[in-house]
Amino acid sequence: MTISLSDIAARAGVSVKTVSGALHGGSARMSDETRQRIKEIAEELGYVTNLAARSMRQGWMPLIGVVADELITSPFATEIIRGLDGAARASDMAVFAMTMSGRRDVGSVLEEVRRFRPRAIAYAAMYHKVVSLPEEFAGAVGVMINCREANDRVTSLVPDEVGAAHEITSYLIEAGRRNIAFINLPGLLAGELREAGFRQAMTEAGLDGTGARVLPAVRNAIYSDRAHSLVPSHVTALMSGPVRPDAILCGNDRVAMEVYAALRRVGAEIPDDVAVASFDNQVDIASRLDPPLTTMALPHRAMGRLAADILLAEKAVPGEVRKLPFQLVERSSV
Amino acid sequence: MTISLSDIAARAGVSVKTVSGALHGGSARMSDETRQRIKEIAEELGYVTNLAARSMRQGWMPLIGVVADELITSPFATEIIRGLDGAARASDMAVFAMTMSGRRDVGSVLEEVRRFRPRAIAYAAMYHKVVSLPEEFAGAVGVMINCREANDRVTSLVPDEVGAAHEITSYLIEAGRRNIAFINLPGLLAGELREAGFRQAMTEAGLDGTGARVLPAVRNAIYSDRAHSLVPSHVTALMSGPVRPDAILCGNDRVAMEVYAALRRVGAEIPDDVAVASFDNQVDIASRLDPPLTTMALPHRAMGRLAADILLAEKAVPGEVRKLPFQLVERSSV
DNA sequence: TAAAAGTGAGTAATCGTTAACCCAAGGAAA
DNA sequence: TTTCCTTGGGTTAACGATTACTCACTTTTA
Repeated sequence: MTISLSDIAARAGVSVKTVSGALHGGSARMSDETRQRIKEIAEELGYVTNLAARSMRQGWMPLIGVVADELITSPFATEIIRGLDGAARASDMAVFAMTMSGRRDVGSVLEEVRRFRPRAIAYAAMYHKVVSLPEEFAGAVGVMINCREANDRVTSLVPDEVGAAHEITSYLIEAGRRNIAFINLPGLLAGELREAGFRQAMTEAGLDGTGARVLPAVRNAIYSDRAHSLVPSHVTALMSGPVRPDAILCGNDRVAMEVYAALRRVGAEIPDDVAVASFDNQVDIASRLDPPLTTMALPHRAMGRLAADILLAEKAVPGEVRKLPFQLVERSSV
Repeated sequence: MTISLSDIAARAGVSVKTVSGALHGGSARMSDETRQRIKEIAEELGYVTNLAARSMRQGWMPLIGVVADELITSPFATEIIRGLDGAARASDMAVFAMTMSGRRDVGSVLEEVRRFRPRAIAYAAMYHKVVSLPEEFAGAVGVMINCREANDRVTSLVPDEVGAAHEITSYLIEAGRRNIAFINLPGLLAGELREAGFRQAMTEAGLDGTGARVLPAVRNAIYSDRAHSLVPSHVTALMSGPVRPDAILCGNDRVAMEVYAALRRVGAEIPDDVAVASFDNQVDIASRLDPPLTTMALPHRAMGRLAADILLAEKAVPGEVRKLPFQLVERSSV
């Protein structure tokens, strides 16, 4: 039922290869008139290229396969995909994502993706982590996005957590804040690195006394529900303690959201009494808080874009780890 | 470089067709021993089926193509995809999504998807709306998700906005609330329908006096930034007016977030003074507000699942419009 | 004891596209 | 005039998996 090149060839009275050359081969030798006539017939018949057939010769489909490690719920995930998609489209490629929902292992998802013969494959994590890829699959994956391969067998793109924490902390310090508390997310790689950046910036500014405190937002590394949140009690304790903070840095925007509520409860004004800053830039939240939240935006889009560039240029260097900078989004909470 | 059936055939000393039958054709006649031996060799060689090659005979790739009308930013979009994916996977199909980012028209995106020869195509909208599909493409699309086709040429799956508004309003009334204000999103189909459901429930309860008010959250149909929000002033006016509401129904969770802040500003307690309820169940926001927000969850997952079922069973009825129920998520804001 | 039925597997055609090769006609250079 | 190159286009063979058809051999049935 679908139209093929031979249908067009029959109608135009030429061979199939001439049609193929006219429609796809930019440099195929033929008269402009022939080419034009063929194009018109193709249009008229509603011809749509069959990429599966083309891929038989080419050896691959014009696809970038993406294996996503978890259920894609956050808007971050879609930012990665958008970055990939934008760069891929420039090379007439499409992005084909598959998540390892449930108990499925990397191997089976990878095979599922490979059945479609994508040109290249990326592995994307939903939050910054270290991933151990089984030996036999390390070769199939070209780039790790938002994660590092445990044995450095694959090129990895990760956010520069240390740098971001350093930058936002310095920003608070430059704004005149001295007693900065950091309510961090415990048990996460991002949290550890951000703590390092925070401490480094505080030390450099000579502020590593009692004013610099790092507190966990939750007890047990899982930040699922506000039921287990330690944020309200931390804020209450901080504000009634001997050294009241003049700034609170938050592990992410959702923590910041709770900090806002807790500060309001104790009657503190943002940013006059306490400045609040955070990480992520989850736009729905950050721009809609009152006052709007100053936060470090994760470079998800940039990671996606760079991943596509690397994959399509085939210039991946196994083991290389590239750290991409966050972007400071200044609103009015500082 | 990649392994094909003939490589396995050569190694096993049988024909290609025998290998094909052993690996894929469940009912092909051959001895169990031969079948087992072939499977082992395939495993050993790391054989991965080439779906493009198979599709040459089958006529289609095991894909459900999805044309998404806008940039996929909301978590809602991924819920639709997850619904589709779950149902598709049961039939060994994958979901292939493509967004019409930027100025590209439906036709070109549709063609881009069709080049991959998907088994079926769905069109998904990011918010409930009416979409006019050009005549020549109406036949290519099997199901409209979260939108209606203007000329009813395609099966459409949409959320039951009227029913949801009726349900949440009745829920507030049953909770003893009488003066319910509705801060709605203007200029949206969802808003119009929800207003109808709201008014209907209020009328049925005999509460259509001055207590029932519908106010717009923003002036001009675009709800992008809190800068243009009318919510704070509405809440202030409501709370200082002659008929103070004992409940505020919000157009969505982000509006509710602003209502929370505004209520706190005027010293009103939730839910003691004013109950707050909303639509969407944007989990990050709704579960993390203080107190957690009672809201009507959109049936995105269900729409995705049903879409896949309809497409794969080929039981789409052009023009049929199916309304799917929201789900009431009870938290503690009522 | 044939003939029929069943079993296990091979042959070859096919899907739509591309690419390596071939060919004929006409013009330019020797 | 002969040779060579360019132009415009045709032939044919892949690519990998599936499937209708065939065939040889064995087992059952009349």
